[in-house]
Amino acid sequence: MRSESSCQFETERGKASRLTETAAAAVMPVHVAVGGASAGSQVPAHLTRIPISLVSTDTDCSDKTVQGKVLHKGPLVSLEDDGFLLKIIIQEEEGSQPDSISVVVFGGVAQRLSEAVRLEDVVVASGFTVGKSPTFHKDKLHPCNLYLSGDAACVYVSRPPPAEPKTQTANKRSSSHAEVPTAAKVPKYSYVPLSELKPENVVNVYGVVVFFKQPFRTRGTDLCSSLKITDQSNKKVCCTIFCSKLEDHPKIFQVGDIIRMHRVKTRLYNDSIALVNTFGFSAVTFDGTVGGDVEPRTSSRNIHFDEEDRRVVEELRSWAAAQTLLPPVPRIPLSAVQPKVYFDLTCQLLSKASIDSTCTLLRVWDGTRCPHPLLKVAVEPGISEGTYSIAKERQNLVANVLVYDNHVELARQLKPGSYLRIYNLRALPGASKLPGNTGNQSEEADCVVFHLHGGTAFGRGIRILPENSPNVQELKRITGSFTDDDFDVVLEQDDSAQLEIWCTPPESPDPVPVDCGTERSCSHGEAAVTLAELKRAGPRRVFHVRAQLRSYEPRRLHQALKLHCHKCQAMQDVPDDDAVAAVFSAACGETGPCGPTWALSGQVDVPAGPSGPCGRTVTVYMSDQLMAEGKGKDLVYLLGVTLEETCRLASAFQSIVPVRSSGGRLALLDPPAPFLFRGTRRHYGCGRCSEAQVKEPCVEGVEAVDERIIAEALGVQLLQPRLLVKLELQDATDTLEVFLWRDAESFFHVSAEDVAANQEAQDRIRLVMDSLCPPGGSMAARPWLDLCLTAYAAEGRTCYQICNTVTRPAAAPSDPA
DNA sequence: GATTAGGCTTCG
Repeated sequence: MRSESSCQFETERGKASRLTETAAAAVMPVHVAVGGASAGSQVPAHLTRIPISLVSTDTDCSDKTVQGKVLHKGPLVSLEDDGFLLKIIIQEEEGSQPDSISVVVFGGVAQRLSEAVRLEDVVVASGFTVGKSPTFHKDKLHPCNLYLSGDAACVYVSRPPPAEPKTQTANKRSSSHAEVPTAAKVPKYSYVPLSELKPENVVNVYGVVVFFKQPFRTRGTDLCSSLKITDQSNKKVCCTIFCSKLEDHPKIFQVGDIIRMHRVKTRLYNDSIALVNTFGFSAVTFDGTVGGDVEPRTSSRNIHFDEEDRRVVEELRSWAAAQTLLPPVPRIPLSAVQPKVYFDLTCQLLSKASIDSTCTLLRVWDGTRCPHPLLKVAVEPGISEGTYSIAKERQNLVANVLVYDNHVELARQLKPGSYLRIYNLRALPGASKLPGNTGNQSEEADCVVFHLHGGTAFGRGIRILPENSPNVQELKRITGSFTDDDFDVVLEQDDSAQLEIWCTPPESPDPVPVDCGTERSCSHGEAAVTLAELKRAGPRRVFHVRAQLRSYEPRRLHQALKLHCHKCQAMQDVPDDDAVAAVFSAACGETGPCGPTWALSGQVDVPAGPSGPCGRTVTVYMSDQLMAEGKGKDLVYLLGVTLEETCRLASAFQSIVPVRSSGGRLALLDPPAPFLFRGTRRHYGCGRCSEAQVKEPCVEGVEAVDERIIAEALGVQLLQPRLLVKLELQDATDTLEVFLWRDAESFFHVSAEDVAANQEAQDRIRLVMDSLCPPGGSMAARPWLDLCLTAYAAEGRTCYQICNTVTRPAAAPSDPA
């Protein structure tokens, strides 16, 4: 059965690996035939097939097979014992309910099947066992699962030949499937009238679209299509489709389109039946025009569509045409636009430009002339994609569409030249609200500009129309009547020579003087580049940019303070008080007898605090040498103190090293406790690089006993406080993530040590950030920043940090010094 | 086998 000729892999990769595949097939019980050979033809003759509907835990599985088309393929899961698991769902094409079942495959078969099988393949499984489906109560798929593991497990895979492009008529379908015995019988899909839907069923339905939203991004992982359909039963049903891929969503262009959906689940929501897609979901749509071609719109390569379907579509078309259920289609040309109306515009995209992160400008036309002057939105040539020149008297053919918020993501992907339908576009009169348009108000007062507001209400959105759609054909006919003299479209290139209608964008740095929040202090001769240019530039060390601050992290600015080890370059957060207090508490119990020979011990009273115990006495050690010099209080070692007590005693001594007793000797507290307290400042050691031991510091000839001398004496690698802020920059062309690190202190005019010790210094950082990025303020309110960026490689990618840049007095609070 | 949204205009 496993002949060379049955393994006809058609892809290049397949050809290259044919030998390996064939060799693998000899040991792995997964058999693949591509290009029309049926799975059944490979199966040994002694095996008999049973329908999926008859599979139960009582089934005698020996010498039995189950066959079905792959509706779903899960990920290959690695199991703890080095094995693999793969779950697929197969559907029997001509079966009665329940006709689908989950097949769970283990081991090497799972691994190989995962490589070999694709959606829509037909598989035959043998050597399985039957178990209860743990998810049947939820998915209603089948009460049982099939399990394949061990030597007996075997899967035969066959792949239908690639679908013919474009129309797949019933005739073509049956001929291409003729070799596959199981598919030669016409698959029967039954469609439930919308009035007969009952909750919690998986069904197939037909309907006329009466409302729809183009797929929009959800908060979850998918895009969501929302639609409402109706049929001759006059029942209206809401449908929600979740798919991660845009192409899997129904291709709905307008109200009145006909939709067919397979495998949608009925649910009760707000006392009405609603539909949601479920495993194996597919949708096909048709234009709703009576008498028009019945051309299925789908990205699925393999659909069932026959004369019966054609009849259903035509019946729905005629029925809908006789109803008044469809709202008047608000699709009007530019020539019919009135200010303030919402409408759908079918147009061609000529060029586009990103205005800021929440707004993209689309320049479009539909070949008709708007009766109102069309507002010219200012854009500099460098940021526009696709440009054109146009005779002055024809300028009223080009409409400026400002696309906001959630629609920007899709607008970014649009290519000039493509045909679009923009849904729920609004014509807005006047231009006074547009940023940067400082022109003659009276001249602009009569102007019209188009807004696609944020959100998806009323189906607001954009759809790319296929070239063969009737609306696009019509559009091409109109726009094609213009000669090059009238309208010279130059796509996908930038031509700054054709500048007469372009001017400066509101957020473009160059000609508009705006207050700048920072200045560079470097002597590089670099010219400023846009963020897009920076990203395109090859490896370079230094860039100068002009940008605004879009956002930053951490928002809680005290978290910008880090502890950095010079030796191992490790960086850590400043430990929080709870963690530190816990180490102190644990050390309080370790106060056994110990007496370093170089120190005198004594007792000290802890001053009363707001909450702590009053009048407690703790042991203190002082260096002989320091005492001899009259500097005994400059450095003390405190045994068995809490964090709170240490803080209270910090005003009595210059330096405090908290200690514990360990095996008759003094020892430092473990990280994350600071090893040293000096006034309000705490000093920490690197856990990795320190070899701490409690010793007497050598202070001969030393003027002041500071943290460095103490750290050195104790074998502690001192952690330095540093500031680290991540900023997201933005200009008209792009955004860029940069760090403030090396030069953060000069940028903020503050030292990290001060930030660690006092509130005033922390407030200064807050003030600077608030001036660069005012809370609640719009981008327009934010100052432009002149920045010097240096590029460096980290973790295999290029990172950027702000260097040689300081905030200007306008942005920074005045320096009291 | 989770979650998403659950129509219902607008900051610009």
